[in-house]
Amino acid sequence: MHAKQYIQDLLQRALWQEGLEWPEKASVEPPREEEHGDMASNAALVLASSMGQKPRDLAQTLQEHIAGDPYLDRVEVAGPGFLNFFFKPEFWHQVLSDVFEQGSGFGASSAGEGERVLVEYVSANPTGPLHIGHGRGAAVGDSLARILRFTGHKVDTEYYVNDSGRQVQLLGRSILLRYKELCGEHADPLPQDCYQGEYIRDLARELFDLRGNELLYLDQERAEAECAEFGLKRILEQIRSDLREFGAEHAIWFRESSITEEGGVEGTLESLQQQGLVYESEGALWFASTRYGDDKDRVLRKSDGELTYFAADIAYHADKLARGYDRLINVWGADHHGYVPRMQAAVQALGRNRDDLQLLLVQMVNLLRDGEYVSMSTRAGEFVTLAEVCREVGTDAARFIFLSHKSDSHLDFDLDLVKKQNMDNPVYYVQYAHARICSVFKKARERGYIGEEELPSALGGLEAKEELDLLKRLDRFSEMLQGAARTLSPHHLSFYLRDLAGAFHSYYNKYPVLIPDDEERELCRARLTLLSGIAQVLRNGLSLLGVRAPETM
RNA sequence: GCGCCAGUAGCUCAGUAGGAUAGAGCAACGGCCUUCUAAGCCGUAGGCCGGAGGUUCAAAUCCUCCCUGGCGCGCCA
Repeated sequence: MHAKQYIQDLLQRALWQEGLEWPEKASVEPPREEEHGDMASNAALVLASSMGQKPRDLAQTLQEHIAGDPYLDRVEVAGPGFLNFFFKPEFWHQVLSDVFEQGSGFGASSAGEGERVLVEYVSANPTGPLHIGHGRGAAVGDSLARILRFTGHKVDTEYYVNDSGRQVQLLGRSILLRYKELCGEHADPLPQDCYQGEYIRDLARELFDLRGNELLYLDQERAEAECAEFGLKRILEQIRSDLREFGAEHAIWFRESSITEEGGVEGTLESLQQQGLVYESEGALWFASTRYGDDKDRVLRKSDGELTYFAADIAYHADKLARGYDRLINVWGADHHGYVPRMQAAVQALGRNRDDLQLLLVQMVNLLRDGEYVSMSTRAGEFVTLAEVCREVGTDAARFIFLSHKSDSHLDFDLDLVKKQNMDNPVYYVQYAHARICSVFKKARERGYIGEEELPSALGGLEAKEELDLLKRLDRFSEMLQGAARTLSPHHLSFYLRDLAGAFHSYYNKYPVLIPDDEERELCRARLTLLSGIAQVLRNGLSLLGVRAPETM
């Protein structure tokens, strides 16, 4: 059992003996200061004020109930009324048994209670290649999905493909114009609302190689449509392969057209209408989103008869909910934050709680090269693609950087920094820790300190402060993941791994593991056991970030 | 004008169920490789947690106001 749970149970029993309930606001946490023990609780502080008692007196009463626990070295009342718990080393040793029993499942939990969650992420318009900003969304969405799965949620991942509407039409028009250039027609500069990127020329060239100039003989609308279809297909293929390369694979690719073409939007509008949430004004159809806290009502159908993007989005989310998910998580670029209230209003209008849709907003990424910001705009065709960045710095490094920042703060992605192989670039630091351990094991087997296939199992002898500290870190792994899942914050995992790697590197430099002296064989095997446990947790953690754990570097 | 996010060491950032003396990396300075990977380790220095009030045993964390930066506020997608 993990330390925190153990103490919580202990305290709860002590409270019952006093006829008290565990207070909502009480906590059990590893304190910052070493002198405050392995775990500390403020339970007495929280309870005393409402009981008219002195916190320290109550703490002392609880302390007396707990005294004599076999795994505890001692319990102290401290400061204004904290209870500080000190474990015996044997308690920490059992963490390693758990690691070996559970292996790649160590750290997993059932905290999510099987909740069905759909994580939608990236969902970039298929009108151009993924750029670096999408990479951040991909890393966050993918890692979050993995963490949620690991913490007992039932997770699907989805990419919403905006394959209809005006932007696709513009894609077709852009390609067609470039295509006509290739056919020798006079080339005006592309209209401003067209996609200007070089990739449009590539698509036009490819189309020309396939079809010759036969598109010239189609009427404009038909030709644009064929260009759009072709471009969409190619770009989507590219997006899929970029994401696969990046280690983020969506289970479901949901096409907007599957809703718009099957009348899904109409159906959803009707159901809103039946609830009296829809009205006509100025020739347009409106959704009364202000009823659910939005700033103003939103148009569903414009006065020209066209449905808005928002209308399709409501239908899309209705579809998601109808598929049986308990909770929807959308990973969005923060520039869409203005869209959040109306979307949550929609979810409420669909008969669900506001929080059944959570929006994880990922702030923008500024790309830095040679100390200068690189400006980016999809439409103007100025951007650095995700694929280029991955080729330049490697997917492991890119993912780790993205996942080392909380998503609601801006991120300066410094290409020169990420290419460095030192602590500027923490991914190597963590990977290096894993490779080092693997290397020690290789040597240990060569020297016969341990059998070729044998997993170490010795647990005694690990009593140095640093050793116990490492064990405590392993003990916290599972709880940390639950926190990351609860707050939708994969970056907590990155920081945990960096700290764990740091503690290991430090230990490694101070204590020899492969001790030649035969009389120290047991200690050597105990330390190998510890290292093996650390390596397992590094592997488990890195795998949740979608980063490799190499055996050599 | 309104709204969202951010403001913590020189730089990049952690710190979200309010906890005890605010952390890490980089950069700076000084040390550690004939022994397990120096992509590493040890040490020194570095702070009015944007500002001002408030809530309480306790605030970087919660509330109010203000300052600065980014983003967003369409019958666009």
